Amino acid sequence: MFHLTKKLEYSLLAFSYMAQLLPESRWVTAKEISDHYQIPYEVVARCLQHLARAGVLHSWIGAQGGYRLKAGWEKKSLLELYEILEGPMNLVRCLDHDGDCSHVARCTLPVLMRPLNQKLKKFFQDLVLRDVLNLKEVINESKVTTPS
Amino acid sequence: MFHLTKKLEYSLLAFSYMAQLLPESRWVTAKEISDHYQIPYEVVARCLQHLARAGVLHSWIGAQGGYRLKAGWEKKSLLELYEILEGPMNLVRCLDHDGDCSHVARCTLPVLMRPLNQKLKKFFQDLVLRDVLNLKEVINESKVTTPS
DNA sequence: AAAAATTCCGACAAATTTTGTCGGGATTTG
DNA sequence: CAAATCCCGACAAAATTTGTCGGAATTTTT
Ligand code: FES
Ligand code: FES
Repeated sequence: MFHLTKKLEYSLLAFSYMAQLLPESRWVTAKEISDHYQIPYEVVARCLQHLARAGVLHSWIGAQGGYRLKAGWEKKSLLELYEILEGPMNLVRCLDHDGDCSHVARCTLPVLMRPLNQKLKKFFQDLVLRDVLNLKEVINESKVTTPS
Repeated sequence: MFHLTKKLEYSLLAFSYMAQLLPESRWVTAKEISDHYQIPYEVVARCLQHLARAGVLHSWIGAQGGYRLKAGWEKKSLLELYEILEGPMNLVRCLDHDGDCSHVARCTLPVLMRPLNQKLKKFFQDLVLRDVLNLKEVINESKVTTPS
């Protein structure tokens, strides 16, 4: 129940990797990350795609393309990453949009869990990448240009 | 990744149920709880057994036997319940005793996650049943006696 | 003493979720 | 045009969670 999913693990590694070579400010491919950490290409690739679509990364299609961190990335919280990669964070499904919780009989959990769920989300909202990745200061990434 | 497991859900319901009829101070059977919430008997029964073994509940074998809350139960934290039912709470497996994490290649997650994991545990340690179940005050359960 | 009610326990089966793979399409570079 | 790369969804495999079963032990009731 509390293990990070691979999506989150791989994404964090990707952020860590890109943050380390930040001054370089170049486009990093999914392949490069997958090779470096020996993790499955397709999986990490999809994570990066989602993160790009959600606006946390820049992406550039084509040869010499890849991904790079987008300004403000270091202030993104684990809650945001989680919801990008996994959907809404909820302790019980009935708090979800589609409350498909089965044992509705006399279940008091939704009402009991709502405040708790709020606290949990707050907890992860306060954990931002800068702190999680333990970065001293974030070098300002240069303006995004075309690869060549 | 953040959905409560059924074990936790059923256990919380069981606590909730037993707390509600606290002044009665009688032995509650697994069957009674399973019937009341329409949840699978064997599953909730096993949870109660674990909780009893861990010292959160009293149990009494035999006809008219069952379970009852043990003094101090309301101060038990979600962390304690989690670890009784599911084992150690860890964001990544390598923080576990048997660090069987596969992608050890250059994975920086264990070192990054250790402080975070501590915070998470603290978070759940501070959530005790009294608060989670939203109890005003806990009626002192009477001394445990034999069923008859 | 036998029967009934109940906790206790582990092995297994089924269901669900997570993780990984594949086949292709679109865009850019050279 | 070919190569590199992002993009996307459908599917397969693996892992985990959830539920079921068959019993054994203990106590109460008849
Ligand atoms: S947890 Fe959703 S109805 Fe019980
Ligand atoms: S998370 Fe354990 S080695 Fe990467």
